[in-house]
Amino acid sequence: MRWTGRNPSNQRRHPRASGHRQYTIGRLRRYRHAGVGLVGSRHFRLSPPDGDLAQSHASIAAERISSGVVPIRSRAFSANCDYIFAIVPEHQSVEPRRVEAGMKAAIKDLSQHVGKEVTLEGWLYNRRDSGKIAFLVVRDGTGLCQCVVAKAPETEGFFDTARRLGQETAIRLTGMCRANEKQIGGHEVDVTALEVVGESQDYPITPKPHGIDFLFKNRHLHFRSRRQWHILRVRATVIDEIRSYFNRNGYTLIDTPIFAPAAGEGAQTLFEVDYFGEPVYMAQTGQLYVETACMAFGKVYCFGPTFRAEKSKTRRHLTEFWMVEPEIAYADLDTVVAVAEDFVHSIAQRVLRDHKEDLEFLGRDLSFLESIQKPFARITYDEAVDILHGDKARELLENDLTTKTARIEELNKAITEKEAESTAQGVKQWKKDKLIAEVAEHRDELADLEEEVKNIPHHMELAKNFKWGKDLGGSDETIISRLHERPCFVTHYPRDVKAFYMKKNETDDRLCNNFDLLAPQGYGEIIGGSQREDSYDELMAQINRHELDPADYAWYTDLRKYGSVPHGGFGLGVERTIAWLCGLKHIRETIPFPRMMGRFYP
RNA sequence: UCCCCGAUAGCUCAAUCGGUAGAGCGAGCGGCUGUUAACCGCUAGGUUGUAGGUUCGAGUCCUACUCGGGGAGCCA
Repeated sequence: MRWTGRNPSNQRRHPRASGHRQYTIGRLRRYRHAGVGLVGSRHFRLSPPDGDLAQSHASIAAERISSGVVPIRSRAFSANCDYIFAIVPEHQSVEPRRVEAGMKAAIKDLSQHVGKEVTLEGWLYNRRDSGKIAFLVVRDGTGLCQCVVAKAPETEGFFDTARRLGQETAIRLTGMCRANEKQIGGHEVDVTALEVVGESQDYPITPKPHGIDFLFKNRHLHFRSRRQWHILRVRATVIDEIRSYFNRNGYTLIDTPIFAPAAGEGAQTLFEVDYFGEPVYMAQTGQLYVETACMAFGKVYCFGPTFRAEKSKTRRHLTEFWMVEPEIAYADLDTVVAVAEDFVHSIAQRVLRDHKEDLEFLGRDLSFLESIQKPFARITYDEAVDILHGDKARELLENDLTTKTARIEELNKAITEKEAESTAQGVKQWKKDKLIAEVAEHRDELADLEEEVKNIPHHMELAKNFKWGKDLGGSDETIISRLHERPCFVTHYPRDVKAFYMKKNETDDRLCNNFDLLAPQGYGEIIGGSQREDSYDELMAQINRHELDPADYAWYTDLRKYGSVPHGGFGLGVERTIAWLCGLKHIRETIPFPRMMGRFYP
């Protein structure tokens, strides 16, 4: 049986008859016809097929290849430049040492295993190899660890496999754990046994830059990446703190329906669903329902996804997002504001306590988060209007214009210089890559800045011409929040721009007892809340004024007939809160599978 | 609903005035025993979003559409 190499020169490098070694056939889907395969790292073609044995081997190879059984373990021997190639059934092949000796360890716990043998189960995050040493960066869901496979007698069974593993291959490995400050996670494992649990080829998300469209089309894989992993860990903690805050403070969880018969506040932004021939709506809020429950349990909260059909394509919007809504009986506006303040403070403290490393990875300034202390700022709507009309708002925007324009010039200069440098002769490739990456970053920043600078005059106009009685717009909120170091409550908005259920102010009936909480640094509104109208007559008047059908709200107005009490609550947007705490530019990174206008895959 | 920007190799992007579509990464092959988005050499990879138009000639100009990004309004 005679096998010839694809390239004659390769033949000479093939092992001699004196020794034999194990090879793995890989990349088989590209070689689905008989007699062609990849042995070790070389292509081989049967030429010509001679003898029954060869035929049989070739057909076994073809069958294995076409049935996609990978990897096929095989042995090759050489004799006088003829290659005798034998397919060894997989169960008879020389297996690497079984991975079972070491103690199973999570990467985050490796500090407890220094000097001991451990077994890691995870996925290959990245690989670098030299001729006789391979570095496998392994990800196990708890952290990253570089594992070293050196070419040595004890690694002979899997060294070649190790240095060819595709990104995200599922692997189980055993080795000695060492402390190594230089490495990611502070540890390193010298591999003595390695097992491929699940193959991975052509993983789409490489360790190079990708566009957001591509990444979110691959969202199901995307959150294996470090940045997303860090963010979603913070999300899990934020959600845990939300639940435990209310649970430890005497609130009862009440789940509210997602199919709702009528609008909470207005029908224009709801998703309509065909419910056995009747139109129902995806819940925009659970508030009206938790109001009923707070009359039964005193302090309650609901927590779940909520849906808005707003046709907004901005970095602050999702069509499906999570909101927590506490509701408290025997509470006025001040009480509710105090709860919101304590609640947000406790979320921030918890994240700061448990996620320093995640926040540092995300580049979040910890001192900023440490400064989120009580009391938060409190202003009224009237004061907000004065701020918008005042010198401070104007100066803020003028300063923005100056500093941002300066930064744009700086970036343009840097881009020109770096482009020139990267195309100059004699520049090393890695240096070029670095420069090109920096230029791309500058361009992103530049595009953002140009958009912002373009909008500044418009925002100045909006602020200057802001009329009492309007709701605060996005840019107005940004101005107010940026003029405060801490989160800022804005209370007592004009009733006419707010929802029908908000409590009329006792001393000025143009106002209602409501509040928004604006996160600093321009992150905008993360909470909206209010004291609720508890007077039956007043509520009915509001329902009529908003041209709502009283029949739809009969169950809700009943509350004001049977033992009505002052009460109130608020809704906190989970994703906006996470974006703020993590310092993210876009809300879509804060949820595992974002739903946005025009995007619902995967 | 309105305004601005974009769509070129699997990915990120080039392509001068309208004149033969390129690079890096990824993939495949070879080399390299301490790499850190490793590196070095070679190979393959294209209906330039779709449809039409102008032109001797269109990635480039024009029209419409589709999809994506950002913003306004609206909102958490």
